[in-house]
Amino acid sequence: MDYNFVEIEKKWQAYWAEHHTFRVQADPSKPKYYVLDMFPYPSGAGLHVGHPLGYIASDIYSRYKRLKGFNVLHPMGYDAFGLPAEQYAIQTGQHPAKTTEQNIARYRQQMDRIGFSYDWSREVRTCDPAYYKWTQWAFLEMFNHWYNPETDKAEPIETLIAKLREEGRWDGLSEKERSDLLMQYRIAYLGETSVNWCPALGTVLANDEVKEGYSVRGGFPVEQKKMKQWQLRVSAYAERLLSGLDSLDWTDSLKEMQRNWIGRSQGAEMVFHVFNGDKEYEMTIFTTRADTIFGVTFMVLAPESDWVEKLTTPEQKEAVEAYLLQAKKKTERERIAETRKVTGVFSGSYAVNPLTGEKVPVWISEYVLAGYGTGAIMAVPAHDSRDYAFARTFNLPIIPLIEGCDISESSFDAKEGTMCNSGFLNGMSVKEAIPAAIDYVEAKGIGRRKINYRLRDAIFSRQRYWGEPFPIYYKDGIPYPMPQSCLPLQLPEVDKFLPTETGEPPLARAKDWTYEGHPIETSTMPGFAGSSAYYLRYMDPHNDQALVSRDADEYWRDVDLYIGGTEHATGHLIYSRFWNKFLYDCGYVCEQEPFRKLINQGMIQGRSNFVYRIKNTNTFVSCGLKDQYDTTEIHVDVNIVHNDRLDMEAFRRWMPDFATAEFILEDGEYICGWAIEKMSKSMFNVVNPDSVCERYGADTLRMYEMFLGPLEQSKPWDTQGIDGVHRFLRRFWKLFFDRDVFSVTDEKATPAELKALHKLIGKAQDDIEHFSFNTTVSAFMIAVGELTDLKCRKREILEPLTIVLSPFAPHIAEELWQMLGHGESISFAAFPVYNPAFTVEDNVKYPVQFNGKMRFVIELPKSLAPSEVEAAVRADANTEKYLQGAAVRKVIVVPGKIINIVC
RNA sequence: GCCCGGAUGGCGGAAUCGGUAGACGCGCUAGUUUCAGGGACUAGUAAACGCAAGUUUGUGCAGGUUCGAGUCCUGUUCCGGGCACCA
Repeated sequence: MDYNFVEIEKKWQAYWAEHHTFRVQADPSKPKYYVLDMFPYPSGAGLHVGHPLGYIASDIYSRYKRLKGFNVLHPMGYDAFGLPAEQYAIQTGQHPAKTTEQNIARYRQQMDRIGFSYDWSREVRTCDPAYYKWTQWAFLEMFNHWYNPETDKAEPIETLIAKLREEGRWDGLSEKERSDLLMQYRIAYLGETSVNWCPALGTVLANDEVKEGYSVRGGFPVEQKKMKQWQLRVSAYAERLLSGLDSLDWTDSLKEMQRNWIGRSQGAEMVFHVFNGDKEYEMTIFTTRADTIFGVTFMVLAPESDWVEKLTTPEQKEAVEAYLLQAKKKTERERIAETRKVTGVFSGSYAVNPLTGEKVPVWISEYVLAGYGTGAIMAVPAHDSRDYAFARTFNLPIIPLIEGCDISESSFDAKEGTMCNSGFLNGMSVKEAIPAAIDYVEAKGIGRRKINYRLRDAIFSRQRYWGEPFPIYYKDGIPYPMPQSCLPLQLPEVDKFLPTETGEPPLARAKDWTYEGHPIETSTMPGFAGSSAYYLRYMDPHNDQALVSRDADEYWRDVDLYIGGTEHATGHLIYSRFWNKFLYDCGYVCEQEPFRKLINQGMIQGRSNFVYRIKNTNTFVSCGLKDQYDTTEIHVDVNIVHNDRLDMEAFRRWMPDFATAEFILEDGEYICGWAIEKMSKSMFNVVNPDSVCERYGADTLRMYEMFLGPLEQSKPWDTQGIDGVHRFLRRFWKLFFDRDVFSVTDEKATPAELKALHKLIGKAQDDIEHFSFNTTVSAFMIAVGELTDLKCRKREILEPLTIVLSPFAPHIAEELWQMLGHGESISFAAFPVYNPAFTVEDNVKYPVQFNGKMRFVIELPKSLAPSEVEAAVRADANTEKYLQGAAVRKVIVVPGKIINIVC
């Protein structure tokens, strides 16, 4: 009987669906385990073999945990709002809901074929009103809360009003003034800031959606623009987002990325008096190098800073305006490209160094950012490379502050050396001087310790159609939250998915987009809104009274294992943690951090194949002979190439141009060239999981993807090895058969058979716990090889073997499990208990060192008592050979398996 | 520029605590099979020398610690990733 994977897989996929095998309920009698995949955005292209890598790993772990007796929550859903569906809708006029629906159906079909153990009854879709009701709800909660720095948590806005009232800052204010005042505190707020504006997409974008001046989606140029937008006060959580990382079981590189993104920087704020003619102001700046204050020779303002207007003198007005204009016109891209170019203009005003009393000029330059610190800096050209470049360009003085530093070519940025030219700081090391300087300015009342973060608030509105509407309406220009009874506020129909003629977002086209006669917000929420709390929704997906019930939350608590790509390091994974911490502050969830352990699966790259066409002919020459001709390299569809050998008939059928192709062969075959490239349609190297399932079966696909290499590593999809894995499954299948007849005996297993089995159980258990799935597959291959050699067809061995294998190859395992006479699914069998007694080696290898030099290794029986070792060493043939007749005076057995021989 | 991570046969990759480097798979070589094959099976396969037993070299490069280093330390080169005027 052959291993008929097509039938087996169809049969068991149907069985699981019909019996709801993987449906899960909260069960306090069992320990819970929550395994989550980052849910996919269902794109039109469908899945390629790279996508399921993480899903397969999480599925193996889920199935393993079930065998270990855990109540496993393993859900899946779709991140269904987003730009591509909308772009497609604009092009074709098709409603994004429709294309999204189609894409989801295709994804589901592809996933089902791989045999995942998801509880599909818990599926969520972010574009489903029953789901986005809770996204909107969370937004309203954020609108109605503020961050209290004293308690260090979010609190209802009422506590703020009470506080303001107490301080006499509330009564007597107009409705508008009150709204504006509260806006400065709300967690979700409407605020004017410089934003990333993408004209091509017609929307603003968050920092993580922009890379090198281009939009991540679509690659369009992005510019800076001051706009009024909804924002989330993520920055309020900066410290907690940073310190929370310590408790997480994430990779160091991922934590490091988040730390960089949060960008904590410890320093001081200092007050400088600035003079524009006879007008005097106090200007606060931020610095991490308070010790260098004696070296300040000028000040610099960001072009967008409010100080620019106050400090521009009438004489300099024209020059400053010209500078601002040309700075404004630059796109973000140009700003980045010209990073090294120094530009700036003198404001005409002067500042006074609070320590030296010296007068220094105030300049304006692009290299100072409005959004960080106070948008103004003190410049110390001797010890900051950017200030140095600026001073050199505009001929400003440079005062060295560290003994013996060389500043003739560049600044001395290192925080080391002994201070000089610095008044009371002279003679101190830099490390002493920094706190000493801050202590001094604090004592003098001209500055204070301050921590700044790079992390900015998240821009939360998008001028697009396909997203969650804001439950906000405007009365007299003041934004008001809609009552909860209005949720979900459903996305309205529009005639076109484009902005209006007046440049308003698409929702402005909707008929009657009002609440009690007042206009409703026309922006929609960004992609990360729906993905920020989806892991909570899976716990209780059908609850229409709450995002998640207290009971469900207290049982499932948090995600124990989260698997997904590293591309979400500074986006989703920050927002989600923020969102969770906010809900935690409000008392809706019981864990501070949502994702306990996180694994980033590597990308699967494509392995492209090439054919070589002799120029101006339709003749193709095999790779090994191509250097003898003048050829053009052409990508060829990897699906008509097997082990780098071209299927020539399929090639002729592939494209009309090649129908008459001729070939120059090597040994009767056409060998293709190859290269590792990104998996993409244009390089014809996309491998679809369906075609692999068709050819080899889902179990082979699953095992092969794991066998390819460590989970976290990026690696190319290389079909060369897949035959080996398939061969292994067939060999495993054959273990159960004697000349085509299923024949498993109840005979007692021999020590050798038990050893092979338990070696596997121990290794597999250990490797799976460490997510080393590639070595687990190797262990399977070794075990099956050994059992084949032993001609073992015993139930005592084969039953546990099948259980251990079942997380990796569930279909074949189910089939054999049934043939072994079990009525129930193997999914909830008990993982066999590892007994190390069976695997003990008979002999131990001892490295032997003699007269101080290690020379050789001898093998002694494990059963040897320590007192017997000496005699055994003396008697060993190797010992005799190396001692060459010298007398052994003493043998010392060192713990840790070292034997010393003294002659 | 700054911060992470990595470098092991022809290839993907093993090596849990510093203890026989190269597991497992691919590929390749030879052979077996009433063998159409992209089938099944057996043996070999780090390199150099050798008929062989064997000997020597060997984990990017240069040093160091150790009886012993792919593994630890110092320096260096290359590759991958992240951040990038963040004061």
